[in-house]
Amino acid sequence: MDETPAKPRANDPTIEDVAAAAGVSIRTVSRVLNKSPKVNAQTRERIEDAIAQLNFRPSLRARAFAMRRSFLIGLVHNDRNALVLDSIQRGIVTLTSARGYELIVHAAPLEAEAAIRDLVDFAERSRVDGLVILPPISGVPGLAAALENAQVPAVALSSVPIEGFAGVILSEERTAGAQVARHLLDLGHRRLAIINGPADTASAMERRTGFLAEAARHGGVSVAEAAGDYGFASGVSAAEQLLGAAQRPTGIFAANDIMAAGVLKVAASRGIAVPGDLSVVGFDGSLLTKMLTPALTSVLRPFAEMAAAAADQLIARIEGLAAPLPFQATLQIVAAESTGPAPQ
Amino acid sequence: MDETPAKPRANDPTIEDVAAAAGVSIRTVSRVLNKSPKVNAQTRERIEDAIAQLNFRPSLRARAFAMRRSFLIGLVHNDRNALVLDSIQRGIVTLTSARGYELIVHAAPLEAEAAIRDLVDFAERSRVDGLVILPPISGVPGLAAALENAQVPAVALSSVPIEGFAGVILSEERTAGAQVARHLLDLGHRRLAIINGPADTASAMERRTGFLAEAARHGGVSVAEAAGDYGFASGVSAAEQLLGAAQRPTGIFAANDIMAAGVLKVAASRGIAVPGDLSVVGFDGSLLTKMLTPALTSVLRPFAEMAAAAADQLIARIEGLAAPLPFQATLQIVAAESTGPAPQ
DNA sequence: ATCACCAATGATACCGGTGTCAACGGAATT
DNA sequence: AATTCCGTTGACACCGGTATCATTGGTGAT
Repeated sequence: MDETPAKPRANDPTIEDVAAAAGVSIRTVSRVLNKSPKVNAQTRERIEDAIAQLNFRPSLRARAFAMRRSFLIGLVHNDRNALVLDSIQRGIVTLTSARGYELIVHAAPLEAEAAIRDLVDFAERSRVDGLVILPPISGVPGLAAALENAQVPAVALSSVPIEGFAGVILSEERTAGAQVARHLLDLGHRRLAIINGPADTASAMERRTGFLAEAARHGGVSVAEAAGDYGFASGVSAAEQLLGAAQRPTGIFAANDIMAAGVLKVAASRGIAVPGDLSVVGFDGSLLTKMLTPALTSVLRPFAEMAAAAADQLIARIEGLAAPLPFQATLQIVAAESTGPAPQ
Repeated sequence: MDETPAKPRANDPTIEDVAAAAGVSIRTVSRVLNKSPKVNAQTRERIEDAIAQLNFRPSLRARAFAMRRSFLIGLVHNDRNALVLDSIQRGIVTLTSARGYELIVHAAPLEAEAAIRDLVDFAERSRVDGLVILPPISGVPGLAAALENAQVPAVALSSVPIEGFAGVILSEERTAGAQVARHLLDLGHRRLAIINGPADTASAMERRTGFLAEAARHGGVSVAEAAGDYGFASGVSAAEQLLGAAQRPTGIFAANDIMAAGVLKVAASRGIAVPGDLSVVGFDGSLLTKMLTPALTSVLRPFAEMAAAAADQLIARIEGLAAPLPFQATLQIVAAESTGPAPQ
């Protein structure tokens, strides 16, 4: 003995046991495991019987080692994704587990340089086969290049194409922003306001662009703007500012559900009825929407589907297969209780 | 060539390169990597230099293969954990990554038999070194035995000791339930109500026991009960039932924040002021509490710490080290805006 | 001086799969 | 009949670490 204590653990059957049981070589068993077509049907059947008999499962570790792949996919998120993390993970896992991959998660810092260092380190340390990266981290400038350099395949969720990322799952944020404006305009609102997301976040800016453009198409509409950072506190202070103004808006679009919750809170504290005096629209279609009072009108982002599409693209890339069709998520505004006709 | 296309990918330095550079054998390099004390200080230094020089990182795959361990820990959750998943994952990851493990996630079905099959399959397929299991799945009868049988070390988060689980991270749900009752009683409430969690969930029942016991200690207090399943809809219907009664309660304790949100919604729709006419207490201290209007008084469960403690225990078990001290989380009620003095 | 002993180190097997390439047998072609 | 070819299969190296055990040189005990 040198160091470290002994290891217990039962001995699982190996490919060799299966080969012996089926009377073939291990290489042929391996072919069956990998669904190679070059195996005689009867031989295959014999081997499959032996596998079932022995309850054999190929060692993922040995397989990973031999193939220089880990069969692990990394999901990079951050605390801004907390409310939708569950659905995203679900979306990815349904796909990855069907393809023989597992999902490993990693929370990354938001600051650009730290994020890049952290992600490269994570990828090298964990030896994932690829990464799915969520916004806003996906938008960090230089990240794509750094991962490319580290030879880590990555797919990003984003609203706009990202320089350097071959695989990006897009969503039509701009159109969605316009949809929100349309919704409020149709309800008769003429004094609108928007609480933006972080200025360096492309998707937030896309929403803004769409919203402002649609509002501008309509004469006699004013739009106030307030800054936000997707955090609840920033939603509250933006709402304080907007609702404290002399001519306060009757319709507010917050760039995410969390900030919209802040607006509801401020409205309540000031005795402003929602939707009687004020309509509020959020963004994300998170769990929050139906739990708030009133239930929040929001733009539903199909996170699970987007994440699944990202994983699909990623695995295709990893395995050198033809890439699936580029996925562009369609966003849909879902009207609930927080929006109504503009007050007289 | 047989099957599958060629693989590109740069060649990382291996332990052999390091050994050559430092003029030693690979075994000695391996000792340095594993922090074995039996290496001469100068030799160690030379090797460490070589490692830094070559920017060598040992292949996790090779290491995992050789040691018959994966250095992966599985987190088993389910959709009931959606709101707190982020903090739990964070808690685990901070600990696991410091110890050289990565976290892989898996959502399990809630139905008992399906959950057991699914978990055993997951553990064998992914070859994790151990599992951290969240409630309510951790309470599935027979799960501990099944995992034991499959030789998968597991640690569970739970409110009560679980038959068969050696490592359980406990939390004082009963005391917490009593704290909630105390809080409401101190505010002068005498007509109380509780919306329970699922009857088969031990922690929910513990909360109930503590709550009822504390209320009973006080003369002249009535407690109405309604069933819930931790879902938002069940919170709404339970609230409808409780608030529609002739003598409606002035203080409601919901067994989780989500159902409490349902109570707030029903109260609003009936014109019942919170906390003026009705006080509401939730449970979990999730993200939701501060986003609701009014902000929800809730019992804070330190999920991140509990999860970290679970991972700590698990790794100790995996590595055959002395188990860290059993962890019992203390729960703290955090008063916010949804509770106030009982109406006259 | 001899030997037992210990700290430090190295040679080599081993983990359980996949990749390469050669071999084999029967059918089709010449 | 000889040759080619293809479908099928197997022998063996290899992936990059760790485990076992032997070896070496120095030190203290006898």
